[in-house]
Amino acid sequence: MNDKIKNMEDFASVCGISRPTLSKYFNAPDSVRKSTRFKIEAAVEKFDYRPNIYAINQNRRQTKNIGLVVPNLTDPFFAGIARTIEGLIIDAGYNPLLLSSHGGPQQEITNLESLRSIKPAGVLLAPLGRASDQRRVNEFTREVPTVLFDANLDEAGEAFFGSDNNQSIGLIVEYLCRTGEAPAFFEMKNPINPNAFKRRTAYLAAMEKLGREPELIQVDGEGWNFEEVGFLEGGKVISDGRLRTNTLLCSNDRLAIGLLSAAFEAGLRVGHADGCDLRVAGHDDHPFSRYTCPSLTTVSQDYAAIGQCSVDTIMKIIDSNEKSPEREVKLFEGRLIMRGSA
Amino acid sequence: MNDKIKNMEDFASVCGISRPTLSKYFNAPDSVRKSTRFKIEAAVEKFDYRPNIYAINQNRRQTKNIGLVVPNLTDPFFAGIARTIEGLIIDAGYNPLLLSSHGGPQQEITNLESLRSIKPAGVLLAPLGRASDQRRVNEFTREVPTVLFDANLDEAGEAFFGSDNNQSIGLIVEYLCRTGEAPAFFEMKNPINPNAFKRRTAYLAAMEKLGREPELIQVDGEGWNFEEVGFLEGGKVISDGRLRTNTLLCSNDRLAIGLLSAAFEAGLRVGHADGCDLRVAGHDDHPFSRYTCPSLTTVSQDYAAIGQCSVDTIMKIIDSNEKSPEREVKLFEGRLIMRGSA
DNA sequence: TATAAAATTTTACACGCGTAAATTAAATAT
DNA sequence: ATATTTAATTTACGCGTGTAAAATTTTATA
Repeated sequence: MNDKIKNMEDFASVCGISRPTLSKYFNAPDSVRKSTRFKIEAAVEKFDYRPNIYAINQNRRQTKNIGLVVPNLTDPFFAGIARTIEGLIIDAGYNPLLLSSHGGPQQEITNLESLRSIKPAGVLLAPLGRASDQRRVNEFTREVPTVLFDANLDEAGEAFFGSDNNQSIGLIVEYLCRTGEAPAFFEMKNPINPNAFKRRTAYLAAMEKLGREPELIQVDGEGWNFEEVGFLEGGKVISDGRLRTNTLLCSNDRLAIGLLSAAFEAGLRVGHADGCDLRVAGHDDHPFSRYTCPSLTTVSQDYAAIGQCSVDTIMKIIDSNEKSPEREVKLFEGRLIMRGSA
Repeated sequence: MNDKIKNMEDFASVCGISRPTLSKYFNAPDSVRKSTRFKIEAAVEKFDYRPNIYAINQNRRQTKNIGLVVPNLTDPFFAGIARTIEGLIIDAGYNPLLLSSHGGPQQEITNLESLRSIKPAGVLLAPLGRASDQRRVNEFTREVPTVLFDANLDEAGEAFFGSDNNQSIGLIVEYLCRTGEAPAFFEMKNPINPNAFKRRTAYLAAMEKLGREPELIQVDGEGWNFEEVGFLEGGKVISDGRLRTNTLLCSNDRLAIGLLSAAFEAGLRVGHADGCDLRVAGHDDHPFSRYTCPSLTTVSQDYAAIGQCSVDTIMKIIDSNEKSPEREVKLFEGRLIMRGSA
C-alpha cells in the first residue's frame, strides 16, 4: 500500500476491479453497477488516484474540451459573458478553455490554432468582427464544430446567436424620442464590430419610422479603447458646438462612459432632469454603467439566453456528430434599462 | 501524398528524416543541423503536420504548461494583469492556462485541482486572500512549483511578489496631507484581501508619521462587489453627515468608483478645485479610474515589474528543478497618479 | 430454480510520442 | 587524406489510457 499508484493498472489491483471496468467508470460513473461504483469511489478517495488526462485524450475519439474565445477579456462585459458560459459548459460535463483575442486578429488566429492542437469537441467563438481574418476563421470552422456568438461572420460556423440590434436600438430610440429631443447617434467612423454597423442601420430605421431626422456623429478612432475615443472625440464634439440636439445615443456603453467623462469635464450637466444640458444613452448594460455619473441609461443584452443557446447548440452538434444542413441564426431581444443619464 | 499523415512516423517517411530526429526538432528546433531543419520546416508547411500534444505531454517529464490563476477576471484590473503575464509566459516558451477563481474559495481550489491534472511545470497564483482555503492551497504548492503574486498567503509557494502598500499608501497620504485636509480611510470592515489590511496599517502609520489624527471609516459589505459597497455605504456615510474631513482615501479604486457615484448623486462636488466639497483618492490605478467623474487620483502598482519578476522566478525554479531553500519576497513601489478627484 | 439479461473480467491491441543505446553517416579539423 | 567531432539513423522499449471481442460472473426475471 505504501508503493505509489502510478496508473490505472496499479489502481485496478489495489481496487480489486479490472482496468476496463475502471475505464468505463471514469468515463461514465453510472455505467457500472452501483456496488462496484462505491468500491471504486472509496478507493479513489483512499488512494487519491486520478486518471492521466493526456493518456485519456490521446485515446478518446473526442476530448471533453470546449474552446471559448472572446475578443477582449479586458472588457468586463466579455469577462462577464465568458464566466456565464464557462459555467454552462461545466454543467454540460465539458471542460472550458477560455482564450482572449486581445482585440487582435493575429491573436484570434493564434487562439484558434492553439485550440486546434487541443482537439476540442467544439468551440464557442465571439469573433473580433471586421478585423477578423475571415478566411482563416472560416477554415477553422470547417474543421472544428463552431458556434459563433455576439458578433456574426458571414457563413462561418454552424450557428450564430446574438442580440437583435434592430429591436434593442428601436426600443431606446423610441424611449428617447418619447421623453425628449430625438437622439443623434454617436459612433466610430470605422467600427471594428459588425454590431456597430447593425446599430447604425437600426438607428436610421428607427428614426425614419418615427418621422424624425437622423443625425450620425461619426468620430475618428481605431482599436478597442472605446472609453478613450468617447472621451477625446466626444470632448471635441462638445467643445466644437457641433451638437444640434441635446440627446446622444452611443453605439455602446464604453463610448458612452468616455463621453460622460468628457461632458463632466466640460461642465455639462447630463441627465433627464430639469436644467440638464445633455442626455446620453448607451447600449449593452456594461457592468460599470451603473456607476457612471450620472448612471447610464442603456439597453441590456440577454446574455443568459445567448449563452445558454450557444452552449445547447454546440452540445447538440457534438452529440449528433454531424454538421447541421443549415446555419442556424437566432437573435435575442434587449431590455431597456432606465437610469439617470437619459 | 494524398494519404493523410496521421503521426510522426508517417511524417518521417514523407519527410525523409527519422522519427527520433523529428522528435528532437520539435522539442528544440536548433538542436538539429540547419539543413535538416529547413527540410523539416518545408515539410511541416507542405503537409500541415503538427505533433499530437497529448502524446507529447504524456511522455515528457514535464509539460510546457504554466497555470495562471487570478481571483476574479471580471475585474478589469486582474484581466489586465493576466494579459500581461500571459504574454511573458509565451515569451518564455511556455503555454499559459488562465483560470479565474470568480471570487470564490471553492472555485480557487477547483482551479488548482484542474491544474494539477494538467501537470503544469509551474503555477502563478494570485490567491483570494483571507477567503482562500489556506490548507488546501498550501497542499497544492507543496506538490507543484508555485509563485504567489498580488496577495500573499502565509508560507505558501516558493515566492511572493506584490506591491509595497506601505510605500504606496505613504505616498498618497503624504500627497493628500500636503495639498489639503488629512484623509480619512474608507474601507470595508472585513476585507477579503490581505492587501486591504496592509493598507489600513500603512494608512495609520503614515498619518502618525505626519502627526495627523487618523480616522477609519469601516463600512459593511461582503464579497467582491466593491463598487456596490462603495456606492451604498459611501452614500450612507455622506448622507449621515459622518464625515469629519473633506478628504477620503479609499482602500481601492473600485470602492472609490462607487463612492464617486454616490457623491455625485448626493450633489457633492468632488475634486481639489475651489468650491469642491470632497476629495476622493483610490489605490490601484484601475483601468476605469481615468474615466470617472472626476477622474480618480490614485496610485498605480508596478505590474509590469511584478509580472516579470513572477515569471522570471517560476522559470528559474523550473529550470533549476529544485525548491529554493528560502521563500523569496519582493515588494514593488507604487507611483502617484494625480488626477481630478484629489 | 432455471433462464435470460446485464455487468464484469480477460485478453489483446492500439494510440502517438519520448527517449536511450548502438550504429552509421556527415561535417569539420588536422 | 585522415582523424575527430558532430549529427542522424536504427532499434527498441515505455508511457497510461481507450476499446473491442470473447469468456465469465453476477443480477434480475420468470
